[in-house]
Amino acid sequence: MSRGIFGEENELMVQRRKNFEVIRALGFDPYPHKFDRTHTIAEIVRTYGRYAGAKPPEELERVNAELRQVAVRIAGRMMTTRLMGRAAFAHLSDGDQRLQIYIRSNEVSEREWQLYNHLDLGDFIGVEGYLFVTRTGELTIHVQRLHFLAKAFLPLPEKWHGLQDIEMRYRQRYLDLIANRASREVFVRRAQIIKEIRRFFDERGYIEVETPMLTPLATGAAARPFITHHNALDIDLYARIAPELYLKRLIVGGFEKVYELNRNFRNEGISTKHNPEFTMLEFYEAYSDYEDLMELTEELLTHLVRTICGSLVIEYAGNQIDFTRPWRRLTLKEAILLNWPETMPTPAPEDLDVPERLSAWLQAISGRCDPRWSPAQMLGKLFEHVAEEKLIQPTFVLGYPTELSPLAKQSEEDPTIVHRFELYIGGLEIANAFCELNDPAEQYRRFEQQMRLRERGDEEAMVMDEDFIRALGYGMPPTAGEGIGIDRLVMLLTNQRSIRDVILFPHMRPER
RNA sequence: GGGCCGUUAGCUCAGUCGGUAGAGCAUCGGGCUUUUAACCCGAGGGUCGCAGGUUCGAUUCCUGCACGGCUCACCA
Repeated sequence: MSRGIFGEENELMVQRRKNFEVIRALGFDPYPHKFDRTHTIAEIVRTYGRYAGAKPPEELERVNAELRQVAVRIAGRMMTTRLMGRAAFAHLSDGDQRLQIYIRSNEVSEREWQLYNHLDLGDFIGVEGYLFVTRTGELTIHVQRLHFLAKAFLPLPEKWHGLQDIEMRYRQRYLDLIANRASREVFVRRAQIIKEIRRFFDERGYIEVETPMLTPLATGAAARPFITHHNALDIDLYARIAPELYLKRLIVGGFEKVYELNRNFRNEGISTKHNPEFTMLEFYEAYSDYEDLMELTEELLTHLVRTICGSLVIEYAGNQIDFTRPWRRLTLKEAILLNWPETMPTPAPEDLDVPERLSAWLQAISGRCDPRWSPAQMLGKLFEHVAEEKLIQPTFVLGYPTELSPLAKQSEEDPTIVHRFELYIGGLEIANAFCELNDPAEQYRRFEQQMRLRERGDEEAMVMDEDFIRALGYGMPPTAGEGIGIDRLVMLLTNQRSIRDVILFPHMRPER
């Protein structure tokens, strides 16, 4: 072993470097600038894949007479090779699909044959030749010219088992993508989901906007922010925790339907459901209420599930989830009572209004109850511990306490609760929506109440945003708004248990 | 941050009731012009995560640390 630019070099790497020098000595440009292709490998598979399949000799002869006319020039990474003396088979990958090539020493130049013999798995090559189907029925390119395109100095993961090491899959996602097709498919599907979401809102007259990621105040959600510093202005800035208050300013400004699909940042724990930066869809619609958003959410998600998964029933974490509308609606209290632990007697509904009982249950169920928590906070915690993970089928949860919803409009009948819902699917919180509070005086009082919580030590309580109050002062029409956690939605639609499996480069502690 | 579990060849994994380790793929040499986890013959490759401790002897037992996974707490 010796030190090199890749760290410790083992014999495999030394051998690859030797091969590279041989290829260079053969006169091949070690790093050519471009390679013109007639097809991608995926295009060849799509166009000519129907010729594949084992056939009787005379039919094979006929098919190959036809295919021989198809001259192709393709490129890819060499994934496997089977050298048999003076001929060889290999598989090339364009990332999406694989295609076999067949090369014979007497049908290429000696220099090209030498090149082939000094290639390593992982190298990029280009080939020119014609199509044929082998005796075993595999569509293959019969190579006439071979080109060297780029070197893989480091050995690839094993061809059969792929890359299993979870840490390496996250840290070196490029290796995961090369070795594990399933991983690639998750991210292709993620891109489809995001594209469909944009199409869905664009078609309904929404406009997509971009609001600041670096903000002077971290508002719009209850979370701790990342702090940075702007040198020229000499001010601290916060990575946004939510775009909410900016989007409502745009409603004030006369954009009646807006959405933003982008990253939020929260300086909190990492788990299978949390990444410090995560993708959030937020959308706001003037003159609508949260009932309309429940309709819209059902429409959006059933459209996505049908388009992406091909069925309204999908499997997630061992459960069948049925998206057939309409979805169940429960109040927060109903959700708690319906999912009450079997080991404890179910309380009467009015018991959930008794603070002493709430704290006793919370202590018993979660093992922790902070005396500073208000009854509303305790109710929220109780829901999280008792009900959340059991809400497998799509469920709208309603009846949230006003105190837990400082930006939402109160119910006309009961000002202690707000017109808000959260959507739970597969035990995951997917969406949060409400009628937007547009009374500046009430909003001011809510901010004041949040600041009192903050003074009591609640670091996640919201801060006062005076410009937002001023914006509301110019008048905001009745509006409903919603946020949807895209990473979790992608988890659901790709059947992944960990948010890290749907984020290309999840955050990790640095290697040492 | 707490608890539990993991870290052995480039990769995927065995294994050692404490006596310094094996397989498959990959690599190297030889054979092979329709193979496909190609095949046949031969070979090399490891400070068993790091640092201490116990021991005649530690990859194995103990402690600490690092990184990761699950989980609890915080949160979406």
